[in-house]
Amino acid sequence: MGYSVGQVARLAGVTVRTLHHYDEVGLLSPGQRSASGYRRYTDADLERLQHVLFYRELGFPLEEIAVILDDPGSDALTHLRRQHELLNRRIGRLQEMAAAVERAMEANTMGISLTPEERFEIFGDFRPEDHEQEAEERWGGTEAFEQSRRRMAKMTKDDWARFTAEAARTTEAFAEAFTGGLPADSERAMELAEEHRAHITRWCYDCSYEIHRGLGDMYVADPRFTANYEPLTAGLTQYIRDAIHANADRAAD
Amino acid sequence: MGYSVGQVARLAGVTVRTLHHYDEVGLLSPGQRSASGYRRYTDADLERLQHVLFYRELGFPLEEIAVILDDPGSDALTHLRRQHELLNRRIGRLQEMAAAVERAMEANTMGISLTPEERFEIFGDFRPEDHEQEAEERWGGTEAFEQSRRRMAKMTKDDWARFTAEAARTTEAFAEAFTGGLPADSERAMELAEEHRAHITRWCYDCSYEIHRGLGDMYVADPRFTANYEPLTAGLTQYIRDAIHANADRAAD
DNA sequence: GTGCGGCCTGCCGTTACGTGAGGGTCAAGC
DNA sequence: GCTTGACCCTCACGTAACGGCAGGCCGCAC
Repeated sequence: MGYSVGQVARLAGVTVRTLHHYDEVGLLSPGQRSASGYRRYTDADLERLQHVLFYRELGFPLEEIAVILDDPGSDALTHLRRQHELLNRRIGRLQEMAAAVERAMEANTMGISLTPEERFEIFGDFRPEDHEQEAEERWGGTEAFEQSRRRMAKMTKDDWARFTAEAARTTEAFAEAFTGGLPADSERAMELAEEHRAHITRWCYDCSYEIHRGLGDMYVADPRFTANYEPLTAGLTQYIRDAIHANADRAAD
Repeated sequence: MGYSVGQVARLAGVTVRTLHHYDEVGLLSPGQRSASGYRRYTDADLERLQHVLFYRELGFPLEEIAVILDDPGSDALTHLRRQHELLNRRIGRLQEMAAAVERAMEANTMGISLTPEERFEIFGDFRPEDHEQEAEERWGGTEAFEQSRRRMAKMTKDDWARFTAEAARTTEAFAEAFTGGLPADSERAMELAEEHRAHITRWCYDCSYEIHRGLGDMYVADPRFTANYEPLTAGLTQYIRDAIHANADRAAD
């Protein structure tokens, strides 16, 4: 009964050493040992290994994988769903990179050399530094920027996580309203715009209605932002901009 | 002129230490040094860094990257083309993994546990050798599963997409009927149950009314399955189960 | 002229294993 | 009953690609 290290290694396409390592660090210990000390892996062990390899493939550190898998609140199906979503996100990222490479090829054949910023856009994770620098260029050391910089400097990693999560929720709500057919000057859309403004005020700087208008305009003008929203729902950026303006108009009365 | 380590690091989204390391191992040495020994990166260095980061992202070891980039036979355009192809291959692989996860999810919701081989098919090399034999050893008796397995083995990626899409549509229709107040033994609900049965027969195995009853019961009994439907609409699982039973009752007459 | 941020060079730490060394285990074959 | 070869065990050191800190120069702004 059960599988030996070698068998498991062949099945899963990993080395025996890897399995030994997972045993050492407590990530995957075989269900049993034979009388002579041989590792014996059960079917449940195989299932766990499958998940381990999956998360590993997606770049998770082993320690984190252990935490994820040992979470009593999530079963096999939860993991499969999470894995599916992670895969889709990853695919989207690679497709963006492919598009960026196509752009670079085009630029290259036309003899245009990219600006330093354009060069590394490809690896577009959300980098606060980038925004900071750009913000300074655009608003040249205004009061708002100073406030933003001071606050953001104090933020911990957890703060950033909460910040981005909150932003993502608002964006999704916008997308829902948009696909749901609510006009940009509807109550709901303006409510979301207000929420967005509050979000910025809370985390970054005092965002007046006028500044907010400027932000909205920037969203549609800056391809880096549109690249963020448009893949989800075409036209969403414009919709958000319009909602922001409608909300500002209302407040002006 | 030129960029300092810090500037390059911010631009490219890497740490200063990483640039130091690339300098140490000779992968990317700055074109110049200032009189005081400061690293000064040129535009050409930035271009090289871009390629380095690209290949790194795709999992190439640094040493290999150096070989690739120092190959005199390939210019920037060659690299871009190669990168594009690598990306596409990578995307294809992830899509296969996503399809495999979908398969695992379906197996899971149907209460089927995968064979060891199926478990790790996801990660690349598929070895068809003694596949048939083991499956028979483990599941030889159950006619329905054999049929299901044979059919699913033949399904393409697109088939899986259609399959899950179809399943999702039926579920949504159930949710609509439920929230619309239609009783579980209404014409509409039973019609949907019949559609569900046809769906399974078409894609998986001959689903008799009795088997269908069993499935319905399993849906409510298995928390992993309810976890799938309940968040959308509370009580939906029970509703589906009741509709399936009502439909089976009607057919028995 | 003295901070203060940025840069330098070591140098040790870490993750996820690779790669033997030295030595038991087990089914097969002579 | 004994060997043989494939497989298993536990140390234990090696490696890649950095992370992070110490101790010490720059450089310019106040």
